[in-house]
Amino acid sequence: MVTLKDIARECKVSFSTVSKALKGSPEISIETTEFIQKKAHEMGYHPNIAARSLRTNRTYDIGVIFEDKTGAGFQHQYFATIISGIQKVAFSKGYEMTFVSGDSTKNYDYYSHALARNYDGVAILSADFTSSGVKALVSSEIPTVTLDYFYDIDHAAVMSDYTAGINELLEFVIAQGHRKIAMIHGEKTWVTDERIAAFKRVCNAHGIDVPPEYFAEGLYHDPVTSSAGTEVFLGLPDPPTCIFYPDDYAALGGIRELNSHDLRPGKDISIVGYDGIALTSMMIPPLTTYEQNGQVIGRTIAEALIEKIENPASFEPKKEMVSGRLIKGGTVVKL
Amino acid sequence: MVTLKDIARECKVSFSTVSKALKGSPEISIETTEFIQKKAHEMGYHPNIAARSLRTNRTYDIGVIFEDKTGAGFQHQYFATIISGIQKVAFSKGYEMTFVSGDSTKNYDYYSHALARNYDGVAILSADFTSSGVKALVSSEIPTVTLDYFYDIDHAAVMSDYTAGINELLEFVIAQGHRKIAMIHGEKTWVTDERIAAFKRVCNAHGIDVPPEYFAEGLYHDPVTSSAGTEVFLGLPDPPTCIFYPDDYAALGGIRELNSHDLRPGKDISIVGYDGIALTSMMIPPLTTYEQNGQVIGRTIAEALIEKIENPASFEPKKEMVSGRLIKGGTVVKL
DNA sequence: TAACTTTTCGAAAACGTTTGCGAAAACCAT
DNA sequence: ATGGTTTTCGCAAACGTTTTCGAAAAGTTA
Repeated sequence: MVTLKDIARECKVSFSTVSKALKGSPEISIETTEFIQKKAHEMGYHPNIAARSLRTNRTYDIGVIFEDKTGAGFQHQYFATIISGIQKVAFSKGYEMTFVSGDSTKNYDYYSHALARNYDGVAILSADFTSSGVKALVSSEIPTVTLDYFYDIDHAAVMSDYTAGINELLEFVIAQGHRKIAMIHGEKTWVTDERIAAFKRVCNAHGIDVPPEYFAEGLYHDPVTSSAGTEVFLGLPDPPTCIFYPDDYAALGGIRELNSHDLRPGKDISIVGYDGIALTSMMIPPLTTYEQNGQVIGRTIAEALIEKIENPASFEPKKEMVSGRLIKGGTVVKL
Repeated sequence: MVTLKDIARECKVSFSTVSKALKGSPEISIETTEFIQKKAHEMGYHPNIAARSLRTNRTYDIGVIFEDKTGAGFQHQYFATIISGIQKVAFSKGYEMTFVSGDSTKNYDYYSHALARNYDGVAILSADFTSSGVKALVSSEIPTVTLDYFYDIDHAAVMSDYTAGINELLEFVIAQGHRKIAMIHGEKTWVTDERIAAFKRVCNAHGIDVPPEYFAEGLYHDPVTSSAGTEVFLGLPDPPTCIFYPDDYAALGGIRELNSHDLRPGKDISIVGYDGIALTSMMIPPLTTYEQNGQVIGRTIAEALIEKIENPASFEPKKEMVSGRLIKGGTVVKL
């Protein structure tokens, strides 16, 4: 481990001079600066981050909170691409990304954790937003950006535009002549409520009255509950002609159930998913869905966060919506 | 930010006493220890990791190198589950996980990076293993564990048991009566060569001679090249009855191509994939494939790494094989 | 009570960096 | 040459820990 002192000895200057030279301080003459930089590079110098962090209270490290409720880890493409997006812009701006390992069962004290680890900022992707630990962190002086949730306090958030997604899908389905449209939604959360509301709004705008039995609750990303919901719909005296699933994984569970009833999506019945994961585009026929742009969401989060870190004064906390696009696929039949 | 000094003042002892008390040093009497610990907890003390790291050269932080060659990020389920597995055991043992953001195009100096960041150890999942930067890191005194690759030096590695996978799949296919079996493999790497060799070995053991035109090169996780390879096979004067794909994503590309030729996998032709990603199990029929257990691989990596970190003396570097299991699915027809 | 051992704590150095400030050196104009 | 600027650099403190070592206090034995 080569330190400032080593370089100082080699260059016959004081180590504080080296420190300044390495970051191009105007205090140091141009010749010495160049000489020192060259030498430092030769010697393979890299600053000790811990020491710098201790002194400056900066770590160039951004924390990512991702509570893994389902146990499915990072394998959901939605989160995986978001994380990938964050990492890319973080790296390009000289930051690292570390996963904050919380324990969602214990109302984890993320604030103290972030304080101790000295993250320059933290992105909160998935967490128990009702927990005091998370709220304390967001309310604190530590820069944070949340995904798909915001509090009554003024802070930055980026939101996937669920309303736009539901709108586009539903308008498309209705344009194909459907009037009997059912919805399986995920567990009740803020976002779920938004989506249900958007669903009803569009239907009403087209004079479609959705009976309560056309709604079923499942879990996000869970083929089992969506399969169950599908079965319930099929048993109705007046079954729907089109089923909305909360996401593409759930849609796959639905497809399974439909197949066991000898119903082929895109021919005998219509379905739509949500998310636009890679694999459903390879189905025959491809799933009609709404592609969320995780990369863009991730980049947006990271950019907002770093902006907040580096320009706290001029930073304006705002809610940014990022929209996706309709994938028409082939699972909605024209009536 | 409450520090040792704050607690010391509050308890009317020196801050070094606080430090010792907090980690239960026998130097401090039991009463003072308890008093201080209680007080510290009340005041919401969390140690400053940077300061500790500077002093002890420990960070409780493990780096993960994951060069994103394909631009597909973490979205491949194989890596996603591995990362998830690493994170789980890291957290349970008090470590954090941070992504080492390297730039694979520049022969990145991972060693210096790791030195500066002071990782306690680093897991190398995906990297240009031929680069000097990676090799320097592995050769260094910093604990490392590699995935699916090892050098001629003595170090720890965890390997997915590709040979066993190919064996099981192929034995199954041959048992179904197939003799004309073609293989699309990924880009040439160490692992690819292993897999091809295993493929030939099993075939030979059954007296099957695989003609050279039964091999086609594609890219891992790429449906486009596998689709192209499939088309070539179908155009052969004596086309194969079964096609091996390098992974499940590639298999999906193949399925597409087969469908456009009106060939249904599991009826008119046989195919097998590799990886066992969630979605192919939902296909109708489910893909015959070999499920790699990413969770177990991840856990194995993390456990080996932490063992190496905490017991460097007794640690024995070894190559650990973790095998998966055959998923019979329904895409191989009995001849 | 004197001397000796053990327990309990505090002083201080060290980790590698950043940075304010003062001092020396160089330059400039008279 | 003198005085006054300006440039260039070094000194030293500080960040919050851990840990060695020595000193004081307490306990023990004769």
